[in-house]
Amino acid sequence: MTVSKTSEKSSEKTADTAKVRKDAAETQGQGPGEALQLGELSEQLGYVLKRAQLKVFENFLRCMASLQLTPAQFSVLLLVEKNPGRNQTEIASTLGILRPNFVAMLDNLESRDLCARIRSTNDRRSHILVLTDKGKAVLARAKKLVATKHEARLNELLGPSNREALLGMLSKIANEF
Amino acid sequence: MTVSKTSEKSSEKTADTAKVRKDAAETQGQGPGEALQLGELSEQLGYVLKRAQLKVFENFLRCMASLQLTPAQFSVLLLVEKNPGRNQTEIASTLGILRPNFVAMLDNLESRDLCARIRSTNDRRSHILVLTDKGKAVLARAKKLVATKHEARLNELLGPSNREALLGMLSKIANEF
DNA sequence: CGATATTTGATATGGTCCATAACAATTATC
DNA sequence: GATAATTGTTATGGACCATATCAAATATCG
Repeated sequence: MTVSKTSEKSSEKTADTAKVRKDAAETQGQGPGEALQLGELSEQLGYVLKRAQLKVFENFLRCMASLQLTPAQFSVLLLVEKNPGRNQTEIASTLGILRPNFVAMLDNLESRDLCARIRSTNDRRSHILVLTDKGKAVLARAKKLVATKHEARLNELLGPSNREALLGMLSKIANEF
Repeated sequence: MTVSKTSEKSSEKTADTAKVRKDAAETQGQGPGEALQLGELSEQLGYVLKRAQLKVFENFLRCMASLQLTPAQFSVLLLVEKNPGRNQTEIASTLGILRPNFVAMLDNLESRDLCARIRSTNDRRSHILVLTDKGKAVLARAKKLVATKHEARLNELLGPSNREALLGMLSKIANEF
């Protein structure tokens, strides 16, 4: 228990808690029995943005259940495929992942034989990242799942032109905010 | 300074890692010295959405630095103000916050005298949530900061009509995805 | 050249957020 | 009145994020 107050007359409280409790006492049970009013919350960009992002990630995970790929893992595979011969620092930083946190992620992908670290001959400190054949195959299947099950849902919900407009505005926010 | 490839013959392939390592060895140093190619990543809704969300939250925190309010705390205050006389479970659940995790959050707000828990007389299990006078004052200032510094930035970046369209699409995703 | 600084991958660690199980007090149900 | 359900709470573990630190390798500079 934290603060359990047996209500009584407010002794000396100046203006704050005492008055509030009185108001609330008079107000108890006023609310409608059901749904709450979101009010200005539904106009707050951050709120709606976060909710939408959660829903999208949730849907992504469902679509990828058979491949067991998270959004972050998918993004790593995509980026490594598009940029072979890069090291961990480069891949991680362009994804906004800190190098220490990238290690376990790669351990996971490498243990599943989806990608491989290769000691660079030029700079023997760095590990070059490459997709394995299995990694390429899995990524190809992942792309199809995303396109047919995930992004398709978006087109169905917003229409292609709106989807494009949405992506454009989000990119603008992500880059210029 | 984009993509300069020193291409050469691709040799033979057997199975997996062995081949991969050989390919990579031949491929080392191919990448341009500079920026990576995002590729299909910039078309992935989840990716762009997450990045935009991070930027928006980051900006929100900067705008609210003087009031020390996080987006989640702001949303709680907004919802409690709009729906006085509700208990913790109701407020938490409409915000997508699990009851256990809501406790510490309220402890924080209550310790700062921004809101108060009041034992309900109808149901002595539940705590009615109310804003204190200080809470109302802080929330009022917070709203002004958000409107003038945060959301204004959006209008400046996208224009009012686009901002409205963006909110609409995000709401649709958040609710119907 | 050699001493020093920098970079790369890695480990350790702490913080925050999110999710589940369990509990006491209270209320609802039968 | 016995049992089930609800409310706030605690404890706990996992996922994600951030910082400090380290050894190995490289770069820099006297």
